[in-house]
Amino acid sequence: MTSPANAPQSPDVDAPEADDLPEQLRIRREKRERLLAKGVEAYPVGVPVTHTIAQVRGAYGHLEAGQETDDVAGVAGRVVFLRNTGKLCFVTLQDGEGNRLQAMLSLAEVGEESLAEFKSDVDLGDHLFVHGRIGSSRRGELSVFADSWQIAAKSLRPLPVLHKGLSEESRVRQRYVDLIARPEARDMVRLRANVVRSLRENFHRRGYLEVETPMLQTVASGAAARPFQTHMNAYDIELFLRIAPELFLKRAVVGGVERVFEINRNFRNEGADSTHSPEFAMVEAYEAYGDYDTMAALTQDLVQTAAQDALGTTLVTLPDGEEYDLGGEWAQLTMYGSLSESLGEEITPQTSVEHLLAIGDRLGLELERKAVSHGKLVEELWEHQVGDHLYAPTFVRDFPVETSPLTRDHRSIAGQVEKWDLYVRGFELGTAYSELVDPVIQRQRFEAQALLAAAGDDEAMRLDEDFLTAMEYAMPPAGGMGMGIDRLLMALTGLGVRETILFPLVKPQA
RNA sequence: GCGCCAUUAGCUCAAUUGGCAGAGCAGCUGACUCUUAAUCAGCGGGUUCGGGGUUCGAGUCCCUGAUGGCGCACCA
Repeated sequence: MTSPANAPQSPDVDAPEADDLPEQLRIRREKRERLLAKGVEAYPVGVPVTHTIAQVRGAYGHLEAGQETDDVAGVAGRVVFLRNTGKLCFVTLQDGEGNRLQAMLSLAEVGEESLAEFKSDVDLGDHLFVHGRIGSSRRGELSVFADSWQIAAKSLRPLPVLHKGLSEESRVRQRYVDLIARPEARDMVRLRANVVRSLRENFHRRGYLEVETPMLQTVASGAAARPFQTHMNAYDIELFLRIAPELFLKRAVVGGVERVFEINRNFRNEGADSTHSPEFAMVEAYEAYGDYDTMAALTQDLVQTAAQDALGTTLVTLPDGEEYDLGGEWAQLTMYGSLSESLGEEITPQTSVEHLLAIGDRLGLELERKAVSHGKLVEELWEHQVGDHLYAPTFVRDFPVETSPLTRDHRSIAGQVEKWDLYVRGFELGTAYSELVDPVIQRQRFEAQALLAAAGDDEAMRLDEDFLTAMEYAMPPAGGMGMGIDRLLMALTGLGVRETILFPLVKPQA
């Protein structure tokens, strides 16, 4: 037997046949063998569950201490606590949402042999089925008074300590264990699902259609980023994982899908840190006859409704106890205006590269010297002076033209484009444009990017000839927006990206 | 990519100046019919991240590699 080449790296040394296994793993494997030898299934095809743990809690939670019923239930869950007082055993079962229910196994009800087997065969972490009457213990704990029990699935590995956190690394490498052990991990899965559902439903209410555009592309364009590269055997061609869905969604708008959105992943072959993941989920949306103001109103509503739907409030409480509000009308400022104000001198699209470099030097910034442009310098200065400090949700409007090749020129200010970035808690949550739809100017913008690429900028946007052909059939005026799903979760919880992603990419250990 | 810090039992973590590698939980054996992180008695469990070096002696010091965290750089 060979294992698949892409099998995840095991967390420790553990070829199942090895006899130098850690004690606890060896013992659990022996218990499984013992069960099978007795003719007991360690992994039965099913167990006769009649109630979920939540159903029992809901229907019998009112019972007073010592009160018993004649109602009978079969429940199953993962064993998270075991207490043995001799002729009476207590076991706490946990379901996937973290709901818990106690079962009591007494000598009087299950008999000597069954109780002894329970003590020797059942471990923390096993899935266990118990059947019996429902009642409350003398101490008032809702319980199943078992008349029979059965292992539903034997765990071969011990659970981590449930009262302390897992190390940050274990959480990410073994999320399945994290989900068993940490309520916060379970909450994040549900929070994320609720946020995504809220976004979808909001778009559907507005008459948007959801589409899926290619992940594998012959040209990865639509953003300034380095792509992952791969190879397709059948056609013997190089392919790229997409860095943005933008150019395909615009093709859809050209074809008449006039309100369109996509929630899907992008892949960028760049650094990873607490705000960047190489694969990240994003929503992009385009609305014909809208502009960047339309998209600002849309985005504010998407975020505020998602917060209401998923958290029940727009008031976000961070892990450190700090609170901030996503509600109300969000602040707006302009990039040039706010930068000018912070520097105490007027910066305009006409400000020279040399002067911007001088300002950077004066501020002690290490600015990139090769392939510099007015636009890049303005954005860099702005991020340092303003962006990093924006905490409350803020739209930053009107960007330099060089760094925004897919955005139309500002309707009244020369050298600027109609684009905003949404900043929350110091990072960029989303962006939107009044879309550039003039195919001739679009081609010129791509050609300017090609010159940057030739000058050594390996993130310059690639020219997509088929996209330009589509644009030549005329795309209606439109607004477009994009927002990071992971980043939205970060804004709602104050956690890092890797905590918002169920199974983030982790480097193999060996 | 650069710098700093970390990596020790299944899990979470200690270990003084370089001097016999420890605790809690978990595990094993036993006791206990109302516990709830049960309790009590006893017992096991280690490639101290890998490789090299210094030293009579290395978890500890030096070099090197791996992984993680943080900062910087890069990155919408």
